[in-house]
Amino acid sequence: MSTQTRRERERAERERAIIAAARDLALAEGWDAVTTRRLAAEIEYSQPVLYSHFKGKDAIMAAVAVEGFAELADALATARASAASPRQAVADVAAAYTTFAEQRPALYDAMFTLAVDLPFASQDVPTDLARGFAELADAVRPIAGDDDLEAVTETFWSGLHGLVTLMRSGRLRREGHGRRLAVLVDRFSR
Amino acid sequence: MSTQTRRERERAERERAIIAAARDLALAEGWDAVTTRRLAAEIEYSQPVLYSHFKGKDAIMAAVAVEGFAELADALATARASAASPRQAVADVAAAYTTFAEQRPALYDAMFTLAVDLPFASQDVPTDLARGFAELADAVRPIAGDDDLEAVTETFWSGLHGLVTLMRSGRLRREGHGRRLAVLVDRFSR
DNA sequence: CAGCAACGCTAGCGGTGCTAGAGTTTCGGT
DNA sequence: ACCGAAACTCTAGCACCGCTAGCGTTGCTG
Repeated sequence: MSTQTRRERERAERERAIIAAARDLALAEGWDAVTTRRLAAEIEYSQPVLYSHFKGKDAIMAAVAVEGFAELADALATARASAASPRQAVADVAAAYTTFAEQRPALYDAMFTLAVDLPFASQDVPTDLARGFAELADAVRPIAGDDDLEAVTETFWSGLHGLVTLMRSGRLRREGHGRRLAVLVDRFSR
Repeated sequence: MSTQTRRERERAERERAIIAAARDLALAEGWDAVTTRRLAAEIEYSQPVLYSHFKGKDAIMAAVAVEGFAELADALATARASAASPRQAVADVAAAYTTFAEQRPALYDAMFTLAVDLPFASQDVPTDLARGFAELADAVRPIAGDDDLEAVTETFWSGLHGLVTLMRSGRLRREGHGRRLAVLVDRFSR
């Protein structure tokens, strides 16, 4: 029993190492730099080992994204909790969202622009993803008015996502971000 | 002189054929299916010929995107021109934008999510891209109020872009699109 | 201690974007 | 009319990608 548990533990540690290596490499050099060969070298094992843990590279990216959902949900919860007023909560949550995307671009990509397949149909992803969405919805609720809360939240989220992705890809100049964010919050708050 | 002009003409036609083949292939099977080998086979030349016309695959995608900018600008102009009122113009332009993205996903990807490098620093792209943006700005102007028009337009554009990309990647259910679009337009119009 | 099962390795497959160098065709000057 | 040069397109190949078959070793179990 002890040897088996040890091997299971070692295996779990190695899986964590893979995810950590993928995350670090992506944050440092972008997802293009994350190849199975570099990942294998990083954890000091051969390539096929990766495939005994994950179905493929997409699954590894999905695992990294899962961590990101938890972090984003935490960031949004913190922002909402420390806001002085409901109106301020919307602005703070919005700012926290774009800041998260700006500071962890590779993580944001894995969560929302790449890795389309696996994570959304999985089991534990909806938990943290739904938590983040719920934070957004709670912030939006006071300003939803007569509109359907889910629709307003999704639309507000889309606005944030659009701001983030268009700025990150160079379509929007970075210097106007604050003003655009203020416009978005204001238009949804009035 | 005549032979030289003939060769130049043939060369121009071949360049158009490359762009058309890339566009058709991308629309039919997505950009992943667009490889330099398939492209070369499609135009019935060898691979290296592509590189005598374009710097690389990205440049080919950028050329396809350029065509897209013109089409999008036309679609927005048509929608705005046929609108009964300024308020209706915003809604119609927004609908035209998301419809364009929905019906030509590969084209939209080339324009706004892939091919980050080349097109925006180029010469003729800003023309059609600016034209599309101007259509958006003209539609938004009556509802800009005291806010800076450019900031409002960029933010409204971000909302549309976010709706489109999140829906296309499966993050937003397709059935709620109409309601979300109405929310966006309404929040910006009031 | 023998047999077996689990494990991680080397080697390789088919694919990618891209390029060097050879071979062919066409042009321009004598 | 011919021949050297320039322009052009091809074949072949490079380095890389994600992924996998099959072998060899290791360590557990009866």
